[in-house]
Amino acid sequence: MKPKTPKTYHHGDLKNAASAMAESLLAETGIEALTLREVARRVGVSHAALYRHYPDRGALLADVACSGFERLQVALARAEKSAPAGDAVAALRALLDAYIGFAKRNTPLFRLMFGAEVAARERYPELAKATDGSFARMAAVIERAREGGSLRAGIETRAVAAGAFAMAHGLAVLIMNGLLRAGGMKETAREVLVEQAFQCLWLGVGARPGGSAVGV
Amino acid sequence: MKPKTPKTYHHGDLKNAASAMAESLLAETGIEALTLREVARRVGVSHAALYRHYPDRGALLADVACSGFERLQVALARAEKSAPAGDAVAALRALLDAYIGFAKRNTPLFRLMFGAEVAARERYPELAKATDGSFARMAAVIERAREGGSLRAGIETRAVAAGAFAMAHGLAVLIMNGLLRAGGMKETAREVLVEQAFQCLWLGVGARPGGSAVGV
DNA sequence: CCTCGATGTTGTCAGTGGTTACATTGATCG
DNA sequence: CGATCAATGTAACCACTGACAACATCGAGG
Repeated sequence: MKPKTPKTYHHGDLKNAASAMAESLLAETGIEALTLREVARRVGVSHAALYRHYPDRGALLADVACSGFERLQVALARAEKSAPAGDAVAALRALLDAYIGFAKRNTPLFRLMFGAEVAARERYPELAKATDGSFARMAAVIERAREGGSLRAGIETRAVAAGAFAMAHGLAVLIMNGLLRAGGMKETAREVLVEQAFQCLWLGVGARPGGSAVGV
Repeated sequence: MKPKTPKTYHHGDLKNAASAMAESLLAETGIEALTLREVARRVGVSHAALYRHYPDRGALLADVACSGFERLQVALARAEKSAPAGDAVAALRALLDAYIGFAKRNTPLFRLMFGAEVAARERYPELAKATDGSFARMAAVIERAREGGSLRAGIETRAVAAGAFAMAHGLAVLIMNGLLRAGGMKETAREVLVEQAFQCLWLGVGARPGGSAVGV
């Protein structure tokens, strides 16, 4: 069945075990404490064993970041499905919430995913693919909105996707770093602010049904 | 004049020298290599000397991040002034460009400013102040736009500021990490995309009558 | 059965953050 | 003028880390 600690000299599944352990370790102690030796220790293996599976610490971090992007991707996919079919604005809103929620729930992981440690994405093709996957998920929703006619004409799908992704990421970072507390903002007011910020974006990209003036 | 290496036992200006050296070191070698000992080495002082001025490495990083926010603030201020007076959309656009430009020109510093290393902002009041200052700069532009009547009614100034800041930050991060290359995007196309993303936002927040056209 | 590649272990080294005890300086004050 | 003393820099030290090399062990295929 599952290759679980066969009590042998060889661990048998070290890479996966190490990856998973690294992820939980990251969540509980932050990135600074995410060290090769500590991971090896917790997995119950010698401190140099991991070098058989990762060339260096950066590779381990990249691996963790990669699985992080995969998880983000499924979170976005789930959010999209949870929205009423055909309701583009609801779908986009759900994606935004899912994105921010993911950042809040997995803050250290999220920081790693977009941090300098794995900035050299060209060195980790898997990571680059996983990254693009999350972005593509966002773009797909925009594309469906366009097909559904909910998108204003004259703006490229990619641009809207980039704008939406940027808005989501920016809000997530601002919230994570507590910058939205500027001016003594209450906790509950934050969601209102996110909602309004989303409205800013959506009012810009959404179609203008009815004779409401202004079009271009 | 300037207290430059008075050839004495006491450095005389160690804190400032260390801070400046740390900043240039950060720019040229990245954050991982920004170590207390290396800074001390380059300043020509013993590795424990810096502990007389910084309780630990985190404090040094916070100091660097703090001056980074101050520089960002002046960059935003300069951009705002460079825009034609009264033209809210131009001002906002200039701020966006300045923000992204700053991130591109000072990538390691920018990462530090928003990274986990100085996430504990409550421990560094100076840093919190500098951070809020940059945000306030953005909010000020929005406020002036509102006073000038270029802002759509029914949306809080703070929400627009948060949205604009989030968009700027998000785009900067996406560009820094090369995520906008997804789908084989050309280098020159990037600016077009940023322009369009900005339009998405502005069409949402701008006043309707005579609203700025999209073009593109 | 036995070799050999893959995997894990022990041992080692340089480099780092941080602490503590000590040395040097220069200004203040009797 | 000289002793004192706080600020500042130094030296020695510890625990930890990443990385490497040499060796040990396993398991599969000749």
